[in-house]
This record gives sequence, structure tokens and C-alpha cells, in this order.
Amino acid sequence: MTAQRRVVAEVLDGEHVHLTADEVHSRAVAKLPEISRATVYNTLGELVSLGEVLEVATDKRAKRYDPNAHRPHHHLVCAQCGEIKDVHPGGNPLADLPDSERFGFKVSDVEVTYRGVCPNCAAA
Amino acid sequence: MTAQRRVVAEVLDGEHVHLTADEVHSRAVAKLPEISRATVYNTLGELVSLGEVLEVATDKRAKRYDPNAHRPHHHLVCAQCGEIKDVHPGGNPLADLPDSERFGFKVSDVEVTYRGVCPNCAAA
DNA sequence: ATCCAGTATTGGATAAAGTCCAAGGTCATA
DNA sequence: TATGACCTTGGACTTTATCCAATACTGGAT
Repeated sequence: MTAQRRVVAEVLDGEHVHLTADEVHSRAVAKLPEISRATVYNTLGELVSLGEVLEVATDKRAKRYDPNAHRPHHHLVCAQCGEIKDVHPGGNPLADLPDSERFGFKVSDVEVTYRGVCPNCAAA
Repeated sequence: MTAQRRVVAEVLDGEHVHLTADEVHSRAVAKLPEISRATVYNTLGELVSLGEVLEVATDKRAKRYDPNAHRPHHHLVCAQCGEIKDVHPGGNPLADLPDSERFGFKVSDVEVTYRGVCPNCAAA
């Protein structure tokens, strides 16, 4: 555990945190000015491999990193400003996919992304 | 309607078609050698605006374009090779998101992505 | 059939996001 | 202190996508 990794881990902490790699880097630089982009990417990649952090691809621009990897959840995204909330819907989408629709795949995971407009953007 | 647009529309036709912009361009070039990348991007953008084609962000690399926009469906993705199938699960995920989990958003849409391993990759 | 205004296309430049790599630094151990 | 393992750095490079000015094409009006 190096100073650089500690800083990345610190930046990625909290509820409803979904930063891009670049945002992580900016915030990390604020705490440790000499940290490089490459290290941020390396560390994020390791955290993802370790299962400590999730990659989220809600919009098609930069990947986002979600530290809330240990409680399963899905995402609610504002179509206008891009804000992302963690949500915990009921139901079991895995059970809703009949065998006839599995094409022989071994299905292991489901991701659900709700889209809408957040209160801020609705007001504007 | 120009030759270029016709070619792009032709390339994007069929079931379980989920090409990247680059793949669309390659195939379009095969039919119309002088078509430019910019035109492919423009045309894809227009088709998306018109609601004729969907953008899919299943992996975090290039966007993919799905011509099957008129029958609602979700996606099943192979985690190894990236193959994508259209699927039609039962259930109603929208109904599964309680008000208490909506954070005041006006929720209008849900995307469900199943992940697993396709028969090919499982055999290998 | 021709002309025109408007729209589409082109290719090259540019941007944004991410990856790769060689060189150098740090740390624990012996 | 010397050694080896692993991290970090910065810059070059790749991939994906967008922008722009110049040119070409389209369809309707004449």
C-alpha cells in the first residue's frame, strides 16, 4: 500500500460516488500533487480486478468508478446532466429471462440502468 | 436520401446486429468505397435522433448501433468475446423501482444488460 | 433540361479517454 | 548496504469521436 493508492482509495469513498478516471485524478492531485495519471489508471484497474470498485458505463463517454461494490445495486441516471444515483429495485431480473432467451449462454449477472430526469433538470 | 445514407441503413439491418461505428464504416466502404468516416458518424447520429437506431454501451469501448429500435428489448452480452444477443425478458423492472428509490427523478426508461459466457467461449 | 438554394459529404485536423513502456524510485529483506 | 520486487512517472501512442471549411450533390422550380 503506497501513498498513491491510499489517495485513490480515499477519493473513491461515499454513497452515490461515480467519478470518471479524470475526476479521480484531479481530486487525487489535490491531496498528492505529484501523482500521475498512469498511476490512477493502474490503481483503478487493480481495484476493479480485486472487486473493490465497479466500472460503470452509463453514458458512452468516460467510464465511471463506483466504490459501492459490496452491496449489489443498480443505477438511476439523469438523461440531461448525467447525475447517477445508486438504487435497489425489487424483483429478480435474472429469473425473468427464460431459458429460451438465453441462447445457450451461462448467465451470471444483470445490470439495470434506469433513465430519467432529475429534479434539478426538471425544474430548469 | 443519398447513396451514403442508404448504404449505412443497409449495413444496419438484421437481428442481433450490434456494430461499432468503425465496423459500420468498414462494411459501408465495401459497398461504396468513397464513403467517409464523418458521414458514417453523421448518419448514425441522425438515425439515433430519429429513433430508428439505438446506441448501446454494453462494453466500455466503442458505442454500438442496434437497428432493432422498434421492438423493445434488452441485451445479453458475452463477458469474454463481447457477442451481443437481443433478449426479451418477462417482468417489469420499472414497476420494481419504488418511489422511495427514485430520488425525485421522473423515470422514463430502463435498460437491462445480462452478462454471461456464450457457448463458444464456454467450450474453449 | 437547367439552375439554384439548401443540404450532405469529404478528408484532415483536433479532442478526449485510455493504454503502454522504459527509466527511475522505494521498500523490505538478507 | 546490496538485492530484487514492485510502484510510479511522464510521455508517446492508440482508439474513438467530433469539428470544420471546402466541395459535391439533391430535389424542386422554371
